[in-house]
Amino acid sequence: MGRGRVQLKRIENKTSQQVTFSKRRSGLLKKANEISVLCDAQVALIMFSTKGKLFEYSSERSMEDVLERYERYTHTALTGANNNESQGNWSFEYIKLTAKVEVLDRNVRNFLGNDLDPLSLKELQSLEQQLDTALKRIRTRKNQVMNESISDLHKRMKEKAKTVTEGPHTGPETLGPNSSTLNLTSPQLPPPPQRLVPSLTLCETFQGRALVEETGKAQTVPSGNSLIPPWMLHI
Amino acid sequence: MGRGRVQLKRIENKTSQQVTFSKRRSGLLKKANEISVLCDAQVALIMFSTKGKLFEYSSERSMEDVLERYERYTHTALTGANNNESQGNWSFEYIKLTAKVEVLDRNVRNFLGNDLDPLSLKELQSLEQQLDTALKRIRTRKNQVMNESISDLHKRMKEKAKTVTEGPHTGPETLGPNSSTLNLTSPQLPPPPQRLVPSLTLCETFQGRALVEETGKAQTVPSGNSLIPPWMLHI
DNA sequence: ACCTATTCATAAAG
DNA sequence: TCTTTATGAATAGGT
Repeated sequence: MGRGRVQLKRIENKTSQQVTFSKRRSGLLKKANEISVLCDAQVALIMFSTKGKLFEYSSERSMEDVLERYERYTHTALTGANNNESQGNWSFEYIKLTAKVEVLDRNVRNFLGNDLDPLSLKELQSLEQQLDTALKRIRTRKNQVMNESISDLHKRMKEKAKTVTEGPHTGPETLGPNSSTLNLTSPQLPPPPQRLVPSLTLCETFQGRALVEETGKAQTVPSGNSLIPPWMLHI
Repeated sequence: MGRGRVQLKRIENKTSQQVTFSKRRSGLLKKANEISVLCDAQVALIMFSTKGKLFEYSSERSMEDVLERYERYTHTALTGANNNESQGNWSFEYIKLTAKVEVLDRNVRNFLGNDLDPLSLKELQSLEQQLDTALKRIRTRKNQVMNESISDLHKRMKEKAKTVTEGPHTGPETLGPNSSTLNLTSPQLPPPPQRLVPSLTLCETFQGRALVEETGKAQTVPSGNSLIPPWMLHI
């Protein structure tokens, strides 16, 4: 790429090596994200520079999830076999748990509409039915919460109006639209988060993220909600 | 690249998604190797396709080295229990897994519309949004499966019609009704199951699948194809 | 960081 | 999957 061919050989010049690393790192992170999004793949990418700085990308949830899945994938049978000596009972329990995690993990992914390919028609229909029911419940609950909140605000406003008749009030107007437009069937949110609810997340950090270190300090960049990492701005 | 721009959006067409995955996978692996060699960087790349196939790359030594370094880097002093395989480590890992299962379990329950009370309004909205998206995907996939099935039936019928034109047929299949009632947007099948799976029995609906590796070296997980081992249901 | 000239990657079609 | 081809992307080398 660029002027002249590139040889697949270590760049000896430290400066140009660093420059190349910087450029290609961005490209790699971008492409990792792209394949993850385009092809609905679970991806983990870890890079250490020569200086020992860490750069990482992971799709969906956290890096830990991907790595754990990787461990499960590669070690599953092994782990079960090699640990039978110390605490046989425990290793058995452990394997059980591991298998359960695998199943639960897959379920969650299916609930998020991913990895649907292996499902049969019947399973898809069942899944659809379940989510449909769940969605109704969730909307019911949501409206309940909203109504509670609104009536609570109403109450406060009345009290406020009494005590502060001549003063400008600051608070309660933000929920006005909601109270008048309770949309039970298809509520729309400003920016579709598309990601797991924090409380639902397995780890403290959630979703595809990029960790970038420039000056030696790591900064996590939330890539899904509101901020887009610089390396993914182009597509 | 290629003809026309690409939208950074999940490719819905299963076939082209797979093709794209295959191509980009190669490209990503190649570039991971290139940056590793050119810039003397330590790189680990892990990719799971939607079908659960694993593709990986790791520079120099082994994947384990990179992952271990990663663990060291991130968990620095947090969890010193990560290094050896003594018994103490085991109980720690077990506890971690247990905690994870609990969280996953809770997620599943929420996805089924249960235990919503502790969730905040914001969390409910996020959950709703996620399920809404998931439902769309599921319906898309369902219709895709149905269409494939139907077109397949069409094909068979034509062939059948040819062969049976001059001779008395022995086993006439009745596939007509289905083909004439192509409902793409909201197909409903005979009896909506209506039975809501209690959170944990979900395992029955979604098959825990065996893990499959690309190179043909296949290793199985305790769970069979469509049945969950009985011992797993009691955790 | 920014700017091109080039090489690369790859979407689409067969 | 593999090949071909037209195009947009990535990027090497300079500034």
